[in-house]
Amino acid sequence: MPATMRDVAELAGVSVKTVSNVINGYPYIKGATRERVETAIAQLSYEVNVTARNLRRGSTGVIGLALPELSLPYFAELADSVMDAGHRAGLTVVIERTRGDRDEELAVLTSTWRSSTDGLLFSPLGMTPDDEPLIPDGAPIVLLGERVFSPRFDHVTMDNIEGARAATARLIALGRRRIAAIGVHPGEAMGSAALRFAGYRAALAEAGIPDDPRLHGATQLWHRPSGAAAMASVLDRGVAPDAVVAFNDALGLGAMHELQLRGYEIPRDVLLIGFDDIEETRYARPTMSSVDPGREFIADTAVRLLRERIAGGTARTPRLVTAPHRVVDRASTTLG
Amino acid sequence: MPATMRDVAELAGVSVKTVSNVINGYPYIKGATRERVETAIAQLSYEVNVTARNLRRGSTGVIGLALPELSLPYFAELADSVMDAGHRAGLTVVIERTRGDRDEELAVLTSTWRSSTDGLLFSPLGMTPDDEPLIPDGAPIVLLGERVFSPRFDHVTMDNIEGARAATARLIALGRRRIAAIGVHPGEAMGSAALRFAGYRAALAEAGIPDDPRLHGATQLWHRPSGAAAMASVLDRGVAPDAVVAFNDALGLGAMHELQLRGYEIPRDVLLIGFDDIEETRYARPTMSSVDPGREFIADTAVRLLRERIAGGTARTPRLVTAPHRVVDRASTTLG
DNA sequence: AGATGGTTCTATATCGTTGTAGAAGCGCAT
DNA sequence: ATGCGCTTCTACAACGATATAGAACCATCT
Repeated sequence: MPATMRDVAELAGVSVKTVSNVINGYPYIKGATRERVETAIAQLSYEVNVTARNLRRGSTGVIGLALPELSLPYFAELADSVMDAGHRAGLTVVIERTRGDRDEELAVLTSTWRSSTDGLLFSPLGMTPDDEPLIPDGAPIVLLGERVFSPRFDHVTMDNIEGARAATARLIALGRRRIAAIGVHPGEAMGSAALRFAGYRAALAEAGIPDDPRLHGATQLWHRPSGAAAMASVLDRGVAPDAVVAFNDALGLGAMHELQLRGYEIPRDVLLIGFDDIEETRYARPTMSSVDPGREFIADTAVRLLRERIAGGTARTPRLVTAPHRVVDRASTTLG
Repeated sequence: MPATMRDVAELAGVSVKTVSNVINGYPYIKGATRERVETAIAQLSYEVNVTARNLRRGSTGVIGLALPELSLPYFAELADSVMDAGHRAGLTVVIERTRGDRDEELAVLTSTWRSSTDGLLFSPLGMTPDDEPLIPDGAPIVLLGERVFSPRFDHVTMDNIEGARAATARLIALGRRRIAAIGVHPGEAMGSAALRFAGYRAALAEAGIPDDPRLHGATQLWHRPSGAAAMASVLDRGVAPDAVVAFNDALGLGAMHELQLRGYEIPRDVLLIGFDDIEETRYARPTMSSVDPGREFIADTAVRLLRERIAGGTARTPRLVTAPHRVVDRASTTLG
């Protein structure tokens, strides 16, 4: 049986509340009393019962982080960052997986477990704007990723259009004009794919380069093998791209692998830049350039917004924060 | 304000305990009463306060899973499996990262957060057998991975020696004799590296093949780039291996990449098999053979042992469970 | 009629903590 | 000596659920 505050209080010869006060840093306590309590705590190796504290305080100190999958490196790394940010704020982060599936996403939103959580960071993938009314009003929620939903919620995102535009512009500045886009989702209007594609086209337009559909590599998923397949189909069309923008790093790594298999040398023959700036880009051969979406910033901001939302209730008007991105140049876009 | 049991009880005209009984499936309740309670619950959209329940019950329904990093695919996938297994058992799994660092591992073991958790699944990496006395006796713990520590704890592991032996034997059976080992940790005695290396040597010995140190690719980490580097250094020694055993899949993928860059064709010129059977092996080109360590089995068993340990206290003698492994043949070890 | 035993329900204490309200002690100005 | 304000501490009631013990009801058996 672990010791309780009552045990500590008895041993120290004070009231239970005084023990509580010592633990919570209440200022009006005599040094001698504090010491007696502290040695009693040490002697019994007492630890506060977090459950009881939570019940009394009416909060749990736990927030949820709902993600598609941990096996996608970007999400695994985002999870790491959010756990760090939460830790710094004294919060425990519980990861919940949705597999990017609409029904599992809705389940996370409405599960009983929500009530043992103070709030939720939610990165939707399968839900569409039509599903937005299904998100309950009660629990504090901060959305991550694309701004798919109505401005009913706090939201942290990056400027996908501008990021893709900058990445593409970088390739153009290095003299390339036949730039392939890997990861296009034909027909999509709101997701990352559509936004990044829009940025790609904007950069081409600015430079007066015609947009050649043969250079568009469509994929369903954004995994490595899809990147290789999309790259292969672009190459098979015979357009001989001299640069590639991949809409995430996994696609980029797949594309790079395919190019190398076919004897292209990167960066000499083909420049390549990805998106997300995952750890692996730094270990690829050659190291791969990428657009850093400000993962730490996103994690910190999301946790901060959620804490404010938890504290402030639903009164406060929802905010949209756009993380600063940065084009990271590595060997795959370095000439000479 | 969310509704409480008292609200439900008042609306249904019964006692609080009857509401509790309905919720917990207590059998002696008249159909009519149960219905009244259930409609009251629906009407108020009542949900039990898990914190209060936990306080009363003295448990939290939460277990921890301490892992080095989520960005290593094997651990991300293991986390997914453990979360599934926990979910099936009605437990919430909270992931805690240690970065494989001894001090962070010790911190996880002694943190205050332990007390708001029913138990811990712990995959140590940085701690050595010398640190074993530092693991506290109180909390229920099940260790995952190598059997580094004294048999004071429940333990779930795989037969690393036998797995590596079988993988190597498979390559030998296909007629190969110059088999490289990638991921060797010189001087290590207890970890996966040492055990898998022992299995590799056992297979060679059985087949009467001399163990050529030039075929040993040493690495510090078990990431993709280390695999490529170790493969490169083996190749640079001029021994021309005709097969490769990589001690995990990331190493294997790195090795494969290096071999392909140098113009070797897999499996024609070099056979290759990895360890862990991560998702990515199925998407590699060629698809990569691997030793499946029974991830699902490990996850299920670990959760089961932990639940039994939580229920049974410290009385029960610790158990060691070895997961059944399986050699998975894919294109990288398929000839013809 | 009374005892027996199973069903159905309730009042109350309890889990371990924190918030509220206020008591007691002290120094200092009146 | 009285009042005031500051410090230090305490008693007690919550938070919202579950466990215990037992009351009340009903049918059946002696």
